[in-house]
Amino acid sequence: MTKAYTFTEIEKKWQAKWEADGLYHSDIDSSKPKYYALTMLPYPSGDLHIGHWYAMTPSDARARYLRMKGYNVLFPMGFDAFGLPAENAAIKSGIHPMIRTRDNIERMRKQMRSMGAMFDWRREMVSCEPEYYKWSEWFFTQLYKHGLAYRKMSPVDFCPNCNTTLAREQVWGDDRHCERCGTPVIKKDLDQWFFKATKYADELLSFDGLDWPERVKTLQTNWIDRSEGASVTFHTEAGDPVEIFTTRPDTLWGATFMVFSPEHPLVEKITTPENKAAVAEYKAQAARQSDIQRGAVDKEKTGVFTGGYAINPVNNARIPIWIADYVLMSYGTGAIMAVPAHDERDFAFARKFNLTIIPVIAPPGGPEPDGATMPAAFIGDGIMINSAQLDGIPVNTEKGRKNPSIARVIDWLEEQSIGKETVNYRYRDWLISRQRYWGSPIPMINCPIHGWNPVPDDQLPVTLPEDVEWKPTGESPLKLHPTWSKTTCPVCGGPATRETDTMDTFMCSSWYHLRYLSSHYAEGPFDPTEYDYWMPVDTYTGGIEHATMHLLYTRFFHKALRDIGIVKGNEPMTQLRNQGMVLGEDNEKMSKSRGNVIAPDILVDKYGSDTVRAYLMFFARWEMGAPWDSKGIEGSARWIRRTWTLFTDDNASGSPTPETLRSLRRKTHQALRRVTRNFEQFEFNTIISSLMELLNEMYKAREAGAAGSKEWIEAQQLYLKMMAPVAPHIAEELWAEIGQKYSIHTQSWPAVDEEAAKEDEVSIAVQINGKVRDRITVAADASDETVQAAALAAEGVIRALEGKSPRKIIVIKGKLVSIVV
RNA sequence: GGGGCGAUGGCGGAAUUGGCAGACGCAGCGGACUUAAAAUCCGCCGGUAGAGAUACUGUGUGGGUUCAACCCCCACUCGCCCCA
Repeated sequence: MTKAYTFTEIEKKWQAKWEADGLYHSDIDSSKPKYYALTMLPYPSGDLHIGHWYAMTPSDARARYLRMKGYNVLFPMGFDAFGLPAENAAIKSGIHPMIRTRDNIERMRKQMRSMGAMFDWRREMVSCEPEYYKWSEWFFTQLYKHGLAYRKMSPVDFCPNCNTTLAREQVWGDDRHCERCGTPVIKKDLDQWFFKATKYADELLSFDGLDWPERVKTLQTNWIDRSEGASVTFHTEAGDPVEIFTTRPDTLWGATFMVFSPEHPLVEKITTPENKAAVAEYKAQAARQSDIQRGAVDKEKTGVFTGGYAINPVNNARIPIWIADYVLMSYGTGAIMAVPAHDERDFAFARKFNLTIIPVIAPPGGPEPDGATMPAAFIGDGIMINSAQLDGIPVNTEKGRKNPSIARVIDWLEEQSIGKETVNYRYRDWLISRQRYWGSPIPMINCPIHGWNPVPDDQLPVTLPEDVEWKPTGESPLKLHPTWSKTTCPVCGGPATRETDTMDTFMCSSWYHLRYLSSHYAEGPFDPTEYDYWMPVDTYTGGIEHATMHLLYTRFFHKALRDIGIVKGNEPMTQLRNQGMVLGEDNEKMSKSRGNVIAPDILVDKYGSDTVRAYLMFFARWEMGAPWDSKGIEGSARWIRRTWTLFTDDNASGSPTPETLRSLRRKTHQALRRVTRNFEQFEFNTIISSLMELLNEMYKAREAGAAGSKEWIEAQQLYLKMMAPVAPHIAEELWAEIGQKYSIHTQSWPAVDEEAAKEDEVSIAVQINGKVRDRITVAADASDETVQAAALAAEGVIRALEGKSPRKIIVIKGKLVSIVV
């Protein structure tokens, strides 16, 4: 009789035993090769989402596989616990975010335990706990001491109604309104802390030695956006220098006007009295738009004349200065030279406002374009014209010095001391300051005499005060706290004030992989012995949405720490893989408002964790994701149940033929070969397919009387070992059921017996002119001559040849014979 | 506009990367068991024609390379993502 498959009981039993035995503890063991498998940590929203399961359980299965392979595997888990949602909830409820966050974490820990993952919970880190953020603060002071953190005035989004700055993600909609009150936000200049990420721009463009998806590398490369060109100094009529960056210095003679960003510091000075009102109005309107909206090429061009003029340094031409929102203060220098004849946006602007257009490149052999009549900017190969002594130099579409005209002009600019060769990046320094409570305090002290100084190491961490008041306006409780910011200057001991801004939460996630190494270590952020053994992260898994944020921040951070001397190696994570997304059954992104959310807890109750894990690995290509199918999971449930039945049902006995046993063994080792490869290559869906196939074969073999044979016993053992990483609980239960010693999870991964996996005979298709006309069965090791002879003797081939003689015969071993007539 | 990724049955997806397209599963259809249903088991399941063996056709579209193309090359259409 079949025993009932009581999955809830079985899963709880093994989870408790594994926990009690410390089965998944990872400790340094120099006798084994190490493997640091890391999956992105969740934000403690209080409820584990199916997306978390989708990200974590295949990563867990692979970590388990690697463990069986003989690696000493570290697979930790923690919580990225600072951030806006908790603070906003606190403002609404009045409950302190620490209380709520700890509750949420406790709940999510329980949910995660139901996954049966091999997380080593002793190594858990929680970013909002002082024992963690002490080191976030310490890192900040280290960066500051090494010149990699600095303070600068910078424009930020500001809500005039709530009277506070907003994080980028708090600004919603095309009209850029405040998330909470709906008021349109404005830009405001504030003193902010930055990390010098741009120092590493070039190094971050190199992915040498990294096994990362091309997609992520491309996203990061585009984000950094390196461009080669020249910086050139223009002057206003009043003599103020204005530096501009251009990728096309060879068009300098065609600069017929300048455009400043509305935020450019010289705008006030150059604006003539009669233009004051228009300029002020335009500035206010531009401040409300996002940089992306402002920069769009196809957008209708707007702008106003300031009344001021500049002198073009190459030909002393007097050119008007405009302001327009398509010039961004955050890119380059916030001012551009406009060459309407050879730049689309400048051309559109010049036509709209009737500005002079002077062509300085002519198409090869063709007529010189006429500035008054040309229909569009000319962008292409040609020769320089209207450029004084540089006329006639060939121009092509190459960038930087590869273009002869650009190379020549850069040399000339440097000779004349007008400009110099420059590389510009779109990548900006990392703005760390957040005017928020629920984040790691920035450990800096401002003294009226000694300015800014870091909090001394022995006074870290600067902890968040607990007695705070939640203002509905969202103003930082740190700023409003009566005493918290009052302190003494570390230099002179006189009265001083603390920085009341906190750090961007991406700071916490830039180094959490280091804290896992020794999450309660008190002498430093991590134990160097653990670092030397475990780092770098061998495989990092998570969503693609972090490509230009977290994944770039953490690379920068690692390089900064390397230069400070805290870590070794150039990169934190050697291999990266991204999973896709589980969509709702309606093929839309899951969300509460759409009502299409799939709750993993309910699935675990209904099917058990093993089935949920198996289905998540099976139902889509992992890197793609797919819509959820509540019928589809029945298939995985059936597979798990059929496995249970086969292993617990009274075994039928009989007298199997040698071929049945030979075939069972072959199928078993073929499955093992495939499953092994699939684990290596993150092909989780086909792991399950192969196991389903093998199970079907085992059912047939049992029918044919194979049960009880040594081939059968081997098949059972290998099947369970292959299943163990996917469905750890049932595999453990059945391992005991077939009389094997606890635990299946400490077994080593079996080796493929290639001899057993070999086919004796193969079926080969015979094609004539590309069409299959017959198939022949030959010995797997048959010579090409034998195969060819058999093919030509096949009935279907003789019929199709109709006596014609083959012109060419191609034999592909074990696959097919192709006959051409 | 630039860049990236993708398109295979009703659906999710296989195809050892140039060698028999559609493995495995879902859904569907037919059957067994059952008083009945569920569960379970067996069979069929890209399209067209045929009772059937079979034939032709078929991997978004059009072309190319090759004995052979889902796979490589060129052009295009659509979808998603990133940057403008």
